[in-house]
Amino acid sequence: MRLHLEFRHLRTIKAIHDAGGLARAAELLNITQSALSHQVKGLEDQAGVELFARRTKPLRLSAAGLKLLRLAEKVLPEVTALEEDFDNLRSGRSGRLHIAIECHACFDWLFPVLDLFRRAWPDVDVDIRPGLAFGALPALVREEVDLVISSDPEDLPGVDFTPLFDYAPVFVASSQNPLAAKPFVVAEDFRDQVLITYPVERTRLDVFTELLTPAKVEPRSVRQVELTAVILMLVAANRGVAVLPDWVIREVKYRPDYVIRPVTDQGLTKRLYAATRGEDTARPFMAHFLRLARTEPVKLQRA
Amino acid sequence: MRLHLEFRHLRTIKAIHDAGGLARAAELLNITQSALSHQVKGLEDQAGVELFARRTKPLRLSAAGLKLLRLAEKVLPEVTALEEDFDNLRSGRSGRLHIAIECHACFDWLFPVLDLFRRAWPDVDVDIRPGLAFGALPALVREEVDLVISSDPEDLPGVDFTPLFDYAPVFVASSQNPLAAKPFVVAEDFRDQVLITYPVERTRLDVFTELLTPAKVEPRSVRQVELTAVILMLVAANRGVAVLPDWVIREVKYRPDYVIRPVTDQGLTKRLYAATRGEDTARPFMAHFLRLARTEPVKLQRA
DNA sequence: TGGTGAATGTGAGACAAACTCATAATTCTC
DNA sequence: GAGAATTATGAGTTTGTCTCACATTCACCA
Repeated sequence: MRLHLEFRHLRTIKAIHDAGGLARAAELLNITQSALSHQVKGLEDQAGVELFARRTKPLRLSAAGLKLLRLAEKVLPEVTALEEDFDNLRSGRSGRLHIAIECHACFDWLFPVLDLFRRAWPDVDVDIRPGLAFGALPALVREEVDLVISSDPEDLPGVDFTPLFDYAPVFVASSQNPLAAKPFVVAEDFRDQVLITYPVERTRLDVFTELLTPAKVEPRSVRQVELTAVILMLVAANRGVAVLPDWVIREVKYRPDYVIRPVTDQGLTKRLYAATRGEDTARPFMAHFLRLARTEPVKLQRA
Repeated sequence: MRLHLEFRHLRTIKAIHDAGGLARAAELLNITQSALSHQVKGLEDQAGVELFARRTKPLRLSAAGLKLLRLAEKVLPEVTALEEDFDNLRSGRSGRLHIAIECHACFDWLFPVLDLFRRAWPDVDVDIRPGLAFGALPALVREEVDLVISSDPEDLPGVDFTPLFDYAPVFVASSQNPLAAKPFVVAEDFRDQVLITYPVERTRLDVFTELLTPAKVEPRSVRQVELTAVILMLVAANRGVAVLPDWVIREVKYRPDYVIRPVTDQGLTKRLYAATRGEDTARPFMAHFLRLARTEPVKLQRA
């Protein structure tokens, strides 16, 4: 016969041990002493080992019973912890905020925002999930992530796109670069340049989607670099030019090695969105995060 | 509503995750898909949080569900381990052998015996429990220990006393001591002596129970020393005399500093017993231990 | 976009497990 | 050894879980 252990049994074992007897344990558990007796008997039948010292009158655990007790004392607190966890979830104190970012440069403003957020919601499980930047929205629907930063809102049922803030992709070059003389740059200007970008596909780079691809212009070469700081270093050394969101540039805006120019005479403007599942959008911690992500990057940019 | 979690639910969660869907999970668990659906519904009602991503068709775990899964993957193996443990208990491979010793000097032969035993029964939980030497037999009945070494068999229901071996409490003194001249010692001889004993009550010391108390003789003084080696050292230095079981003396029997004399002209003979609960006595590992404890000390003594 | 098949949800009834009540059988204590 | 306390047992009721049959929903593909 197979042991069919249940939490009830663990609670029983613990109660009998704590109460030091079956009758008292029954009170603890709010059931009759008879029920406990039956239960204990059934459990022993299934376990096939004596769980109690039956010789003594106030029922005591045997060696095997003590093993069960040890299991109970390890496992039951974990269940209680989980219940509290669920309570927090229900009350909105806790939750999961796993973020997928499609825009590679978003780390720059996202970290400060998350810092603020975690201070306000210490029980929310915050994480940034790189690597699924490609299928981020399906992952959102499948509940693998809870928020996607994107600049391309789609009309997906059950998914809300909340506008965060506008930004301008701007041209950055060394002050030594000939293009530094121009008031703004256009697609043709890139034909002779080494373009430095993040190592992601072109469809996710503003400089291609908004400028080069429509104009069918190919830069002299494209060099992929992971870190913003390194890109700027290379640009300063006039090893290439880049187009970066304006918020990235704020720290270096007044350094003489760089020049910053609008892209096209109008300049480009793009809007970032946060995609969330409809049922999550209004949850307190999510609303708070959205508010922070709408306001804080703007403040940072002005600082 | 209170969360009424059961192992069944943990198994369900794990199966749904492993099988990647409710229907397949039902097969794993050998119940109908309908039953699983009901079960999952009930669980979610009680938990008060969404455990599954219901938007997608092959049912998937939500963030909260993943927490349950983590609990399941932590807890279920422990239950399996316990079941194996019980299997071993049933089959007699494992068990508990916690030994209480009433005779303080028994360590000397017990350790070698336990060494042999543990090699034969690696899964048996062996321990020596000092400190409850006083109420050892009640502790045996209460299943706090499983074997008691004693030289005083009592007629307790449910408790077997298995004879182990006979020993002789012998008198040990420095060869400088005047008593070394006598062929044997009697109670009166102790009146002028410093008696060195183990630090236990007199009712558990052969020299008192068998000799001094009946004769109403009080030694000049009694000094209590923990370790056999120290007792012998003090005896060798003629700081006192002692009465020890003969097996203790074997290592020093032929050293010229000591003399060993019988107690009374007849010599004393005592018998050691192992007390076990009746239902344990015949269990294979217990029988093996009893056999070892009957034969090995004798071999040691002769060595 | 509408149809088709796969997957999940629902309701009623069957069944088993667990509980209660009443009472018997122990064992403890004095 | 009597009385009190504790545990065991049996019958009957309740509760919960499962199955069966079918409704519903969703995903996928033409």
